[in-house]
Amino acid sequence: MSKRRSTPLKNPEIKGHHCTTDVRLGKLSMVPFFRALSRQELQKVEEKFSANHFSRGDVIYLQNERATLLRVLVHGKVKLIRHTLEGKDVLLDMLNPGEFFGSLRALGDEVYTDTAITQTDACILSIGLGEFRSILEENPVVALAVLDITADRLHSSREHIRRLTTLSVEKRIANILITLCTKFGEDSKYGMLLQLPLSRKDLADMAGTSAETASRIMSQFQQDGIIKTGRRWVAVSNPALLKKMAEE
Amino acid sequence: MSKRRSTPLKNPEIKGHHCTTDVRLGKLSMVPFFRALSRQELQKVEEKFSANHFSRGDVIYLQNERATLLRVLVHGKVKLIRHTLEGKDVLLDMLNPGEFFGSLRALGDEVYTDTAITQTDACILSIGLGEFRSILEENPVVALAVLDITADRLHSSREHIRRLTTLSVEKRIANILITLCTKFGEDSKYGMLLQLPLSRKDLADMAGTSAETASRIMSQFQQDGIIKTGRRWVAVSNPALLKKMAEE
DNA sequence: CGGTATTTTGATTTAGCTCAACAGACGTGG
DNA sequence: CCACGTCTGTTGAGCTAAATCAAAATACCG
Repeated sequence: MSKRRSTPLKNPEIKGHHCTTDVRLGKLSMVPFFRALSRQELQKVEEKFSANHFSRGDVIYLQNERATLLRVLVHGKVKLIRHTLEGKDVLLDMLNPGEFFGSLRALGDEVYTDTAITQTDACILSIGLGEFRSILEENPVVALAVLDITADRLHSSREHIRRLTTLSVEKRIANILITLCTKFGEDSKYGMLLQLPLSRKDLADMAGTSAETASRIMSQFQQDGIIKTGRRWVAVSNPALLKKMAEE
Repeated sequence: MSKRRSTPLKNPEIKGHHCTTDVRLGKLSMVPFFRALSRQELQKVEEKFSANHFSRGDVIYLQNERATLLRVLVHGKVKLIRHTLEGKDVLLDMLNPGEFFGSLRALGDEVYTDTAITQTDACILSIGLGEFRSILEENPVVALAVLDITADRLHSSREHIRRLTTLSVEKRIANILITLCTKFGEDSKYGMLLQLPLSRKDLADMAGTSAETASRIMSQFQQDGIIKTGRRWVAVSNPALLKKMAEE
């Protein structure tokens, strides 16, 4: 019935793009918690970061690996997951450019508590934990900004716990779509398109359900005219209806 | 069979105790993130806090109330919960003396994202959010300590999410008991006694299950000789076996 | 065009919820 | 100190949401 076509997402490839180091470093000024820094201060900070390019699906670091770096996403999307022994992954967060991840502690005996994998090709800046800590010590405003972000993440995480323990899978998925929409939504002919490759498995790992159940619910949502979806992409065509589905 | 007796917990009442303001403020020096301050600095900080006493079961603040204060628990136990419309509460954290709670943001338009209720009688210090923020700005070391605590809480919260989505209720409860044991455990004739009044409902709200299911599992654990438990108290008599139960 | 990864759909099973009734523990007031 | 009322915990029975198992269908990739 529907015309066969490729994903409507922006091409996640940035081959050849390979932003120059200068460009990548320049991006630091866009990072929320460095906004408060003067041009001079920013300059000094920039020198301490180094830049790397990753292809889609690359593992940036692994859970339980010794934690040495703090990273800042400059381009692309990254997902944070936590594994279990039986291969039942849990997807903890999806990151946009400007967000930091990795570790914050600089004690030296820390390990990463999750695994970071690129969801698209990506450019990432990194800095040693000790150096980052020095920056925070010397710039209380930056430290407070990082604290605010961390506190926000804690609240989101706790809200997620609340939903996991009190809502049906259907409502959980509706809520997740709404959250993703505010973070990754972009106007398109299909409605608010989530600018992010998203498989049923990813969605299931976020909602704490099986890929099959996620698929069934997404099919239902599509039938109800709430969303348009294809292979690894989703668009919300009727946000109002979705909001109603998510209600408790 | 078993002799009828009262809870083996320390008397949670502190009537008459009502620690003097001096005593309560003195406790600030015990708070992890103020450790780094000099006596002088601590003096200035102390003046900005005010002390209050609460009885068991008192609500310290309510979810969605305008957030104005940051609190530090000095004496007693406090639980943080998040409500749902249908009265199905979620228990997010249990606090020991020395821990902070409330809000961190000082934007003025913030509300509390959870409800704080005393689990025993309690002494609590509080400080205006703006004032606390000033302290953090002036003492980067304190700010970093608060950041570390917040980051730790985020990690615990995410680990909890992992368990909720991958483990059976039985294993979740076993894990929760282990965690509570390291935080509230105290040697006693019953084994490691959790120094904290804890009902089946509390446990259920932590594990994301029903009070009935929590009860069934606790009964089983007791039969297996893993724990001793009574009305609103629990002791772990066989930690090794409990650890085995919690394994994934 | 063939191969692989992803998604869909159906059938069966089950962990845990809900409802319901009871029993034991606490504490309070006489 | 005892009797009573109220919380808290226990136990049983049936029900349901969602997991699991199993194929088939579809989309994308080179």
